[in-house]
Amino acid sequence: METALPTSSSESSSFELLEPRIQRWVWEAGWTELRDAQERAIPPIIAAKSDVIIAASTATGKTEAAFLPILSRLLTPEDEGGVALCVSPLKALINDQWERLEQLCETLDIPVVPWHGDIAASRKQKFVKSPAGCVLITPESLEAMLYNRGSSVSSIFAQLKYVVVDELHSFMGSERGKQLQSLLVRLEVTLRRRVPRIGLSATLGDIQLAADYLRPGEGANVTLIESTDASTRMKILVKGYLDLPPVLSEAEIATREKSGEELKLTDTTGTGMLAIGRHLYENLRGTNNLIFPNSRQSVERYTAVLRSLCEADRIPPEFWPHHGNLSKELREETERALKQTQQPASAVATSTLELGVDIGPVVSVAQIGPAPSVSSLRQRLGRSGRRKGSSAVLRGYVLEPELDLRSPVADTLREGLVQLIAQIELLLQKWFEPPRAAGMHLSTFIQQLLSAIGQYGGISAGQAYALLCVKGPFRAISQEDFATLLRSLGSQGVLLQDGAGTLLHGPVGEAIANHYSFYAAFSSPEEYRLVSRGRALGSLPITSPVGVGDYLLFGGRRWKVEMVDQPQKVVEVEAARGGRAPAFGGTQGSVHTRVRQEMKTVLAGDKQLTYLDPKAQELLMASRAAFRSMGLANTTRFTSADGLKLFLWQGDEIQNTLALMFKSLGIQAKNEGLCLALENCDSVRFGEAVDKLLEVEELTSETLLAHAENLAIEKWDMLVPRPLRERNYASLFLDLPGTYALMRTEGFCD
DNA sequence: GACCTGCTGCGGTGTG
Repeated sequence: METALPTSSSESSSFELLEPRIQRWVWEAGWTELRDAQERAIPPIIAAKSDVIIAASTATGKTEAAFLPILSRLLTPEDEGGVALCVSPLKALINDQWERLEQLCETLDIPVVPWHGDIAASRKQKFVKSPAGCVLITPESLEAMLYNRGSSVSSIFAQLKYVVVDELHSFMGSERGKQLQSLLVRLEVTLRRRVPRIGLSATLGDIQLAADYLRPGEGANVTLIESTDASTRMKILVKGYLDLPPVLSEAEIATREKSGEELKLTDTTGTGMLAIGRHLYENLRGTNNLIFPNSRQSVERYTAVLRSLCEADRIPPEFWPHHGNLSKELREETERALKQTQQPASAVATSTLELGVDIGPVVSVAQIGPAPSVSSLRQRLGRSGRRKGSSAVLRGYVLEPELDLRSPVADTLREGLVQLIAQIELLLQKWFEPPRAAGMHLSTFIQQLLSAIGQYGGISAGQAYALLCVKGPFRAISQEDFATLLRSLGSQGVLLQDGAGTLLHGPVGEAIANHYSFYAAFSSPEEYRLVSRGRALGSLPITSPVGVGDYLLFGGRRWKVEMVDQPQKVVEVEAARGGRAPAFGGTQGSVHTRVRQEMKTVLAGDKQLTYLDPKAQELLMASRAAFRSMGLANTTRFTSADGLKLFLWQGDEIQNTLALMFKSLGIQAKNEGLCLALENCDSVRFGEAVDKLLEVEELTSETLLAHAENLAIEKWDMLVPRPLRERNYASLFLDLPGTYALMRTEGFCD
């Protein structure tokens, strides 16, 4: 006989798996049920037999989905005194996470320890003396731990039960991500056992890619828990503007500035940009919003425009800047303004506000110009409409150049507008770019080799290869490559080999590894500190020169440079009235093939896009007409005054590769994004070139890049010997197989 | 004309 009576109001079997004290916590927190992701994550995590990925959007209780079962295990008698290590990409996230976990753990007698550069050494020492509970750490601090405490790591983590990777997606595809994979392997090798890995992530386009990242080579065995978003409704508006010049002419501005006049912002700012500023001001003021122009310089410009509109209306500033060169204090000022509820506040920000730092609810998101990628647009839009019943609101703004007879084709085809439309269309189709997983990251390999030598006090070449390239993530490095690298690093003084064949730091390696900057896998540019009356405002890249008397826009305010201390790299400023936003530099991002294909679809089609305003509509109509008159629906080639333009609608990796291939045949080729520009070339020569390229088909990255300079991109690339440096570069920016496949497709030469 | 992240150990001096 079966009884139908439930024994508790909870019908959850997962709930029953939790340790009684955790169950009590759930009750006392007033939860009436477990969320979907929590329900599904508890059994495999409690079992601790496999790795697990939990992919769900923000605010769906991912942290609890992982930590309720983890803490349950740490409370059971056989695992008492156990340790869980949680790796997180940001110090700010560790601090947030620590507060949440403390609430959970304070009654359970499980310590929670934040571990990053701002945490006092005494607190770290305390954990090392009696290791137990949860440690929240950055990859850099974990690196420092392995390097400096090599001999005691196995005892510190003797009771390690779980490794959690928070914001897994933010690590994938980067040198920092490669470093983390290597650290996790080095930890397991030190402990001589496997530790279950739990990955937490925002929803992923291809969750299997994340599984392969979390446990390389064994991704198929990872338990995948994907909680699909309850589809939020979206409201979208895209507005088009012409990029018209400022009220004052350039010459006028120059002469007036020379005479020392402080010019009004509205006189020196383009009138198209001012119109966007005014629309933002009129529609966003009074509520909380996020505005994303695409560069730090534009953040400063738009903040200045929006604040001057506030000033003109005599209302307190409602618009606050946020980017990576602002001091911690100024950024926190913006975060506080967003979080408090007395005054409305909107942030003008770069991708610093894309990740999960807590900023409270936001009504809408404004994107100025095309986003860097669909995935970042998605991340940004996910920041609005979180409240129940509300929609996510996206306002897109596009500033298009005025056309004349000499306008480049990219302007005629309205590249910016069409790219933003393509991104929105793909967003609606729920597609976004996967992370690029093919990078060799030899720079990070050098760091890991030096770190492993420090950790063990020396290591044999065979052990190093097994650790980093067989068990570890540097599997693209063959034994032959490895030998080449070792020889080269030896000849540069980075490595030494003693009589017994043990690898040790050479003098150069010693200097690299014994500086605190060693622990980060990525490099950072040299910068000036920007100071006003002893207060840190932020930093300026050394490539953005300033002189005494210059006016600056920075941190949403206007400044005059009073003093530049070259040796100390300090710039002193005083509040002023005029100002220009400094350039911060940087390199161009790369566009995915799927986005370019969608751009072609948008141009070739005649679909009415209801989210365009009349001006954007008009700009799109004109660009479609230009597309047709150029015959681009049927051909990839267009002959212009300055040569042949190839419209292939491919991503930048393929277009960069093709440009290099044509160059190898003496044709001046340049990837212009929307098209590939071939100088000194006509259709006949183009056809011959493609035939020739297909005939040879032996072009390697080494030959293509043989004469290229500037192949050192990542931190230690300058130590990578030449033939490998070319392959390393190609793994990040080129696609040879993809390019050959494209050239072989039928009609490529038509 | 892109964006972002992070960082130890030790020796010196001062204080209770």
